[in-house]
Amino acid sequence: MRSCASVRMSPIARVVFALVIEPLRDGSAIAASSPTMRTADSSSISVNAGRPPRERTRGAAGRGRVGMGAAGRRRVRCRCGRTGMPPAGHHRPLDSRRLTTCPSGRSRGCGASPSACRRAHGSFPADGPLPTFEHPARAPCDGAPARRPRPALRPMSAPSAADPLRIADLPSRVGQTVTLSGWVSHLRSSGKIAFVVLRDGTGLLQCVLSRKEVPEEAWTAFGTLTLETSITVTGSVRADARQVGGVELGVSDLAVIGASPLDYPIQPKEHGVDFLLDNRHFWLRTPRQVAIMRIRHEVEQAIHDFFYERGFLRVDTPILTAAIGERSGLFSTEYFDEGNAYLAQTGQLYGEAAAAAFGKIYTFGPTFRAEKSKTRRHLTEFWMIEPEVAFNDTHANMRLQEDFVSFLVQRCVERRQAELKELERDVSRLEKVKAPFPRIDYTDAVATLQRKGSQVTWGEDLGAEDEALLVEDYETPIFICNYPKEAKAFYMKENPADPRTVLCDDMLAPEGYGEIIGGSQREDDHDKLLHRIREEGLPVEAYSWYLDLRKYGTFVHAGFGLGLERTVAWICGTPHIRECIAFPRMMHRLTP
RNA sequence: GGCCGCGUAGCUCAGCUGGUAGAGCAGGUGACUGUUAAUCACCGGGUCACAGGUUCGAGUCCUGUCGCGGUCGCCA
Repeated sequence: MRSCASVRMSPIARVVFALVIEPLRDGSAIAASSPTMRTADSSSISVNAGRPPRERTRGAAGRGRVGMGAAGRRRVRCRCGRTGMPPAGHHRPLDSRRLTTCPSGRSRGCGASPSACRRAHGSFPADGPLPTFEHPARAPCDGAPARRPRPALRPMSAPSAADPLRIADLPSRVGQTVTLSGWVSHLRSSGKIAFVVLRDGTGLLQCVLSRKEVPEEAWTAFGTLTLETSITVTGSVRADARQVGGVELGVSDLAVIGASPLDYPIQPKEHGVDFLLDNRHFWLRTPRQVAIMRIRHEVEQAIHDFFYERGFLRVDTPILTAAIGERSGLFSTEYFDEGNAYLAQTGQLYGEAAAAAFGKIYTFGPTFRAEKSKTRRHLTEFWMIEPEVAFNDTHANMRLQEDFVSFLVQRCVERRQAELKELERDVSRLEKVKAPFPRIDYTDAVATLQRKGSQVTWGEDLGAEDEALLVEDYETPIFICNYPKEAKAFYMKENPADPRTVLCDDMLAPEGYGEIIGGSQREDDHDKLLHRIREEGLPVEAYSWYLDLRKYGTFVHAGFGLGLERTVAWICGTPHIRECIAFPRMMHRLTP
């Protein structure tokens, strides 16, 4: 496989490269330690399912606590010095109601009704035997030296005067009497004993009321409870091995804060995705959604930590812009006497200006695309992270990308075991995501695809099917680099080794999640850039300031854009990125 | 925008070659002192998206409209 073409540099550029870029490379190693042991039981979720799995809302305390960090099993130390979770025994059989495989090979059935599925494939998932999974073998120890251990995490919700007690704090309070508030997530009653499962955003807590032991008012208050009533409970924390968190609350008093009518839309049962999105403001309260949002939060924090530790400056670029950027659809709005303003499709061009001011920068903000895209990989409003580095060439750019993505994934593996388990993510797939990632030249990719039977010809952009064909041979993300000029944006630098192509890369995530990064070295030659702008039929005036960056002290530079929701969807194993943002904006969805 | 599919109870869905509507869950009432989507018994619940057409008769067949989903393209 041919590697990506190298850049031809002037003598001055070579000096700059040696003085500035090489030292940067050394500093860009990942600081995170990486557990190499396998984790507790998990099962894969097919992203190729014809229909996304139905959300099941689970209110019972028997399910995993959310927001507790890696809880439960003791971490062990390997002889190589790394720490991790001990390997589990066998996975439990998959519950037929939760994940089944239709004979067509698609998860959760072929998407057809049971009778139609039986007609088409001979049987329906519930007919077949339940699959069981052996736990994968322990990863071999490579004898690598121990990394510097990461400092211990502060508890997620350390109690303080300003912060009321939360469910996540209770394991350390066994034997104490506590008062805390939350929402009713589930109710059960057996005449003289009653169970209320309380939810407060940090976890679930089973509260037990014995008729003999609680005041009459509290027992009466229990009778009025409905799903999502907000309540305050007082009781004694006691250890109970049957609860996942290890504790339950023996209630001595209970008071209603705010009632919730009986027609609360989300019930502890299956719902369709469309219904759930109509009720997104309530759907967010459910354990699976809480887990996804906590992982998104972890990824966002990891992004800031990664760049902060490497001396990048965060630059917030404008959301209202003149028409500038990429070719795809724009949302427009009136802008005083200036005509139309457009919602930003990228902060990159501003990022390039900032890179000349600060050296290493990144942007983190919402991005708007008005294309009528209706796929599980697209949103009309999504969040993008766009680093831009002065004096980085395309190779340094890709090294930054693979270090960055490895850091984000390993950070989640390290700190979000509980959430990944709630999502039933196959963590062993994520553990393999470590730099370096394979680099495949576009021209080689086309040859490989043609060998695999694709109809693609040199010069075309690769389709989603082609990308899937390329990714199937790898367990880490891969780079496809140096696409034909015509397939890519005007600002990408011409490849000196093959002027038909540009110095760029797409990073494709494994497991069919597709493109999560698009990056390139930028055209730094004023005349070539001007020529490309004219060639694309773009208004030269609008780009005058952008051209100025090449006129006054032009510089080798490169950057990329990472799609936050696509990255989170891949890490979480969700079939659709709409679950990975609190309030998704799609072609047919503007509310809630 | 192209192609494919869906629209039946509050929710998730059955309803086969046309014969006037079904289940589970949710809700109501009752039973039950350890439940984990608790269980059991009984009860209420429908303009089959909308408009035409074919037919003795349409949830079912045909046409159109509307809404939605999947996929492709665009891209992150």
